[in-house]
Amino acid sequence: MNWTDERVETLRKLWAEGLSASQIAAQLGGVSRNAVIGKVHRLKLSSRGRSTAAPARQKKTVHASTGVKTAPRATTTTRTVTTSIGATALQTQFDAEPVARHYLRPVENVVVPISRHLQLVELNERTCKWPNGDPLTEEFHFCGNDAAETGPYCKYHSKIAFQPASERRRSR
DNA sequence: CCCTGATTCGC
DNA sequence: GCGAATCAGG
Repeated sequence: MNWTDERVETLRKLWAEGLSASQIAAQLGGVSRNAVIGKVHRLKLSSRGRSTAAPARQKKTVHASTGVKTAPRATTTTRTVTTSIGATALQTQFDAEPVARHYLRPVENVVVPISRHLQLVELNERTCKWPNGDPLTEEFHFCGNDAAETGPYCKYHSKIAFQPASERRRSR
């Protein structure tokens, strides 16, 4: 994946909104959080409010791998996802499902985040099965937009749901 | 352990 | 310029 103008634009926006590098990487797809951070630095838009401030670091001469490779993990856990709404940062726990991210701020360079408010029984082979709302409440519904050739989700939600294996966190 | 951003440096 | 490896911290 290369940094197209649009991707950089999205990066800038999401970073400005306070999303973490890993979350931005997930949204963009095809890049690691390191790539995002590296890009952020190159764009000189590092600081963003306060997080892990900069206690002027200077150390090391990297490279000294005598360490033993850690075995791949096989744990299914819950992930903490932070979403910023205006100035309020919300923290929500998600199960590590293939679909675990629902951002209230849609990616602007993708189409229609307008759902058709379908109930579960109204779904068929061509409707986007992206869930909206809390399954325990009445507001819960599915996106329902056409998903004929884009899999279980519409084009918009597919972009969010399906990430390249490269970025996919070792969640299982 | 999980995560975060920051930095370095080989490519 | 890019991003993996690494560091430092929560």
